[in-house]
Amino acid sequence: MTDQQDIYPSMTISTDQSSENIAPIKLGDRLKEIRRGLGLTLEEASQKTGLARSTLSKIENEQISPTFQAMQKLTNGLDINIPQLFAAPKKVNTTGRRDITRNDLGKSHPTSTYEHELLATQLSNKKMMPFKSLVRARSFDDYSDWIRHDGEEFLLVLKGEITFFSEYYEPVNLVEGDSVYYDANMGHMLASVSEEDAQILWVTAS
Amino acid sequence: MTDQQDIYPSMTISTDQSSENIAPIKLGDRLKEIRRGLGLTLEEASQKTGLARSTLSKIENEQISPTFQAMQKLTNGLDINIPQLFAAPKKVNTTGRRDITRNDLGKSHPTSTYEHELLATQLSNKKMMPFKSLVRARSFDDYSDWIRHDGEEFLLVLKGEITFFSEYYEPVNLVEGDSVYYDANMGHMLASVSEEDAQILWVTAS
DNA sequence: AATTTATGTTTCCTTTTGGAAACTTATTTC
DNA sequence: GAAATAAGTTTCCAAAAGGAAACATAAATT
Repeated sequence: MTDQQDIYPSMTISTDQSSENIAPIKLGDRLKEIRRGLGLTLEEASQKTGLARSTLSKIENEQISPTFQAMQKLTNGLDINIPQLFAAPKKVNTTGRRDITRNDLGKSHPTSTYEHELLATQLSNKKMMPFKSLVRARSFDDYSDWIRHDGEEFLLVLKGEITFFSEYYEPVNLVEGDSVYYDANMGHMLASVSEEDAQILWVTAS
Repeated sequence: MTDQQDIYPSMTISTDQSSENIAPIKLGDRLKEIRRGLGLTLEEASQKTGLARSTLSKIENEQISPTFQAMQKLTNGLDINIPQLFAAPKKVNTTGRRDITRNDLGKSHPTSTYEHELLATQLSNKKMMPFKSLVRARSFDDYSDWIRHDGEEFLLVLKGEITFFSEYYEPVNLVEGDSVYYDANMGHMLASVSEEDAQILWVTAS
């Protein structure tokens, strides 16, 4: 680790009640809901989608698991988009979630070049993933190739100095307080150019 | 302002070329892409998902149309969400966007309690909104009421000490390096409790 | 280069889906 | 309330999906 030390006892208050991912997505119910919402009978839905009345019935009653093909007919015919179909029933989250991570007490993932510290580990299904990372001095990334992934990334230098490389642009030096926001599917890479380890904060969203 | 000063000429390179396309979802290609991206072989993916190697191969080569059940195994096993699977054909974004904001050169929005500095002002249609804010000493927010809005928020204390108030939880003191992640539709509020101004970084996403 | 090992594809067969029609249950209409 | 009609379910079978193992191809190893 680097410097600043304000270690408190680990503390993590969190309330996660999104009953999420493991949630077996009641596709049938959801579909019925949508069809009904559109005021359609099975027969009408059948005509719009090209799927047999019986098939629709079976899907709604969870008797069969529709193929991707069938689902495309569904979404096209009823003019709904897929995320909508799979979207959780829109719970209104009455009591909000919160997760505090004390300095240096996140979940650590060291590599030869970095020491990533994942913050806010207690909440799942987050829109953002915050990290605090130490970039080892004079390191030049594992340098296999550009890092490239979905989503967008925001990066702020907390301490030290780094060089930020990215496709299509010239490398740029960033010092304490500087920040970058970029599309993460654009190849990117970091290096600590100074003699000391750099510390950065970064947040990804996809 | 507070302290740290490393002012460079303002610099902002950016290229925005988001072209929302409505394309015919090549599920197979998309899946292969994802699997490869995770560095998995068919065998490994098979173990993770519980689907036979042969089945995966056929799906990737568009020889069969997976059932919803199969797709759930896929998304659970590979830890991807469904919209992601169906996400548009992954245009390879040849020129990605990037926006650098030098220390203290963001767009400033002062209020009686805060001094907000919006970072990454050059990109529109961002998933995240990053801010750096100065919280004035002993200020107690404009205190009209809870702040409450859509989305999620991540906050990290850069300097000083603040108290973070939120509905359903006890107030908590945060010092340099501490961070919170919370649902922003849960009422929340900040105060700088120490004698000096505090500086925080926060990022919102909705 | 030949052998071994790993990765991906195809075949063959069982299980499941999807559709037509028969059937049951609700809703109108007379 | 009975008859007629509409809406939804179940049956039956053809067609398609899913899995085990054989097969083919690519990557390592010797």
